[in-house]
Amino acid sequence: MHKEHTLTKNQQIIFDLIDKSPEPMKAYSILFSVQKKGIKAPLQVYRALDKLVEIGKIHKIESRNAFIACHNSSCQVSKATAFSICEICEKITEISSASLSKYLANFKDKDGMKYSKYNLEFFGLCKKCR
Amino acid sequence: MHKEHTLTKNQQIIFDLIDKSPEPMKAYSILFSVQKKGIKAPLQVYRALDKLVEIGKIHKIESRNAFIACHNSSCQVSKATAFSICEICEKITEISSASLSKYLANFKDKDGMKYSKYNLEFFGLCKKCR
DNA sequence: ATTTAAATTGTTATAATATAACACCATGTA
DNA sequence: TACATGGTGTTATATTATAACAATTTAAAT
Repeated sequence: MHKEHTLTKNQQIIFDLIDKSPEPMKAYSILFSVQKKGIKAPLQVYRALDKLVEIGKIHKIESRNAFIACHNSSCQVSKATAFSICEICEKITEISSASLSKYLANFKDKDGMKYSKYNLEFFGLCKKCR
Repeated sequence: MHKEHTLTKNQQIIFDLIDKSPEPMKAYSILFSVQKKGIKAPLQVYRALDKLVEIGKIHKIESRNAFIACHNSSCQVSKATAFSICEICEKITEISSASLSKYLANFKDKDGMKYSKYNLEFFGLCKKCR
C-alpha cells in the first residue's frame, strides 16, 4: 500500500482533478482547470505534481508529458510503472501484471546490475481502434 | 539490420554529432553545435531528429528529452527500446538483452493484447556511482 | 529531357512544457 | 523561544517543440 501522506490543499485539489479525469492530464490543462480554485501559476501546479509523483499517487506518462492517477494498490508501484498507449485514440491504461512486474524487478543487465526503478510504455492499437 | 536510408545533409550532420557524442544530446545543444554548419533554426534540428528516430538511427530518451545513437544491430530496435539510466551521473546506455526483448515482444496484457512497440527505461546507480 | 510527386529545406513566429529566485507562512519539535 | 522543514504565492525566464508558408531538391515516370 501507499504510505499515507496527508495532502496539502493544492496537492489535494490537483490530485482530485487527475483522479476524476478519464484520461491523463497535462500540466497546463490542469492549471486551467484549477484557476477557479485559486491556483494561478504553473509552478504551483508543477510543485504539486512533483510531490504527487514522488509519493506515488500519480504517475507521469513520459512520452506524453501527462499525468495519471495510480489505481494500483500493490507496493512500490511508483517505482515500477507500465502503461499501454493506443497510438490512435491515445487511450492510456496502467498495466497491472504480476508476472511483468516480477520479471522487470528481477531483471539484471549484462553487468549484473539490478535497477531500483523502471518505466515501461507499450504502444499499439486498443480494441476499439483495431 | 536497419533498412539503409541515404541521409540528407542535415540528417547526416546531426546524426554524426549524436553518434560521436559520449552521452545523449538535447535538441538545443545539438542546435548550438551545428550552427557553424549552417543549421540555424530549431525546426531544422527537430525535423532531422524526427526522421532519424523514425528510421531507427537514433532513439529518444523520453524521461530526459535527449537523443542517443542506436548501436544495436538487431532488427526492429527502433520499435523496441530499453535503456539504463544512472540517477546520479546520468550515464545512459542502451540495453541489449535477447531475453528481455523476447519477453516484452511477446507480452500480452489481460485482454490478450499484444503491442507493436515499447520503450523501457530502467533507473538506478551505475557501477561508479555506487 | 520534362514533368510531376514527394521529401526536404529555410524562415519567422509562436506554442507548450518546465524551472529559477525570492519573500513569506505554517507546522512541528527540541 | 528558536529553528528546521516544507509549503505557498509571485514574477520572470528557461527549455522544449510545433505551425505555417514559400522555395528548393530529389527521384522516378513519362
